[in-house]
Amino acid sequence: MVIFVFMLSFTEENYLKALFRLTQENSDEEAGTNELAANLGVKPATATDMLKRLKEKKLIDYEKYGKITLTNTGKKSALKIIRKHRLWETFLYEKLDFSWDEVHEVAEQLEHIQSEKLLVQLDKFLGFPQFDPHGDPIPDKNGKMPLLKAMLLSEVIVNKRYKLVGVCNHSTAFLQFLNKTSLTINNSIEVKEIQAFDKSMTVLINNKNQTILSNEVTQNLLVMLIG
Amino acid sequence: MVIFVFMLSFTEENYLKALFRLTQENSDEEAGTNELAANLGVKPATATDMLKRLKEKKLIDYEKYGKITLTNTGKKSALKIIRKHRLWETFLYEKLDFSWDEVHEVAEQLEHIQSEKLLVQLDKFLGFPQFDPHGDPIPDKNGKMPLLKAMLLSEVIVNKRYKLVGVCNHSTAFLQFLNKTSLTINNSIEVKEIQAFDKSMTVLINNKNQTILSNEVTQNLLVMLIG
DNA sequence: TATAATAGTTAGATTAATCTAACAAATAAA
DNA sequence: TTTATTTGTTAGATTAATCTAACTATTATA
Ligand SMILES: [Mn+2]
Ligand SMILES: [Mn+2]
Ligand SMILES: [Mn+2]
Ligand SMILES: [Mn+2]
Repeated sequence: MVIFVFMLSFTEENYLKALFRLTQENSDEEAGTNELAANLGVKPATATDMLKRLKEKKLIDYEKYGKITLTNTGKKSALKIIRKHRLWETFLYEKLDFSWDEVHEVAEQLEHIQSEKLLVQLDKFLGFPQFDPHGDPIPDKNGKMPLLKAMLLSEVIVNKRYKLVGVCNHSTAFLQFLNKTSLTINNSIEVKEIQAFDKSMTVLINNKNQTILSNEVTQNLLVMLIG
Repeated sequence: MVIFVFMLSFTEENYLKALFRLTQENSDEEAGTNELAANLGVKPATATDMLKRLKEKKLIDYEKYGKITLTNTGKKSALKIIRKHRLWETFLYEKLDFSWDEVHEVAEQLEHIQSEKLLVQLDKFLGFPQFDPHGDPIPDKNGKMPLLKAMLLSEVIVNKRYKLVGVCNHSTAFLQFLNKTSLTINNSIEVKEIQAFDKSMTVLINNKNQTILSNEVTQNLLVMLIG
């Protein structure tokens, strides 16, 4: 007879994941009920109910009308789900020829599969990847995130070569635009010119395609110097 | 805006799968409420409720107090779930070094992932397999099952070489026993002697290991002549 | 500080999936 | 053909996850 000491529902996992993201973003490590609800596409009343359950399970610290923080257990659980999500995205991208704008939706489902062995073996099968197809860090089995020392394309200087290592915006529209522009991960980018008035950049991609990128775009691209 | 014409819940899918198995076994293509409930580990009352919903969705034909049959739509849905289940089992076995007694539990979860592209690409990645790690046929995209012309080991004659192509019993205990005996798929089996009184067989496995198998065991092994 | 705006909670209802207990229909046995 | 057994349904309750509408607490602003 197997005893499920700590079995989270699909929904609980999604709340934890959202809370992890929000508490990271807010940097004060706190999140509010309304932003949580908005993030998950539910009404605040619904979120309040769930917060009570997550508190009961000691996954969050939270008092009525107060801010929400994750406990250590909560953080660990969230990181595990993120780990699974990003490993699955990597699998779909590397092994099943998905494009980087297609992987997220399916990974949202796959991240909830419960199997320790699956997680371990998938990681091994993929060669212990450190970053997913969007350049996001994959937490290791202990929840530790690898550090990517990259900068925004919008911050770099002219006439050096960089490679694209990540994106800040994960929307399908943005990713598909990048596909069309040959701006996919690991491709090289050389900044030829920067317009002073709108910060748009003339760039050479992979030594082949020259194009102009708006600041809106360059602010969402993470690059590293080549050399 | 995506319109979900026909979205089945996790639970509905499991009922369909169970109904498919039962209606196949019963060969009169019919199933009863109680056996369905027993099969799914729920109470008959629960099954009755679900039957009403499946009928509403035109997945089954069923009248109060009558027998249950799957409609064509119902059969197609069931076959698709079985296809996914067996492809995932094959993936776990072939790519992630799961043993054949470990794959089923995880495939029970993976079979519910919704993604046409995932299904197509997984099939391609695995090389369009026709049989899963237990020797069970994998329905193709149209729901057609490949035919395996095999016989039971209990029915074969002495001094010919066979290979193991499938098992009739999928229990963990049985599969783990076979592992220990080197009786895994595609291994060769030569019948050296058959005891008349209990039909037990002395067999040589892979030209290496000689052992005795009870009729209980040989009745659950599917083999094909090598030659 | 009084008031308006924002943020969060509670109460009450709904839906899917499950249960138990009681009942009804169909089938088998005497 | 009664009666007993098996099979299946109904009614009423429960739990998780959601909603709307109404309420309360906190924070900002005039
Ligand atoms: Mn993602
Ligand atoms: Mn990602
Ligand atoms: Mn299976
Ligand atoms: Mn199988």
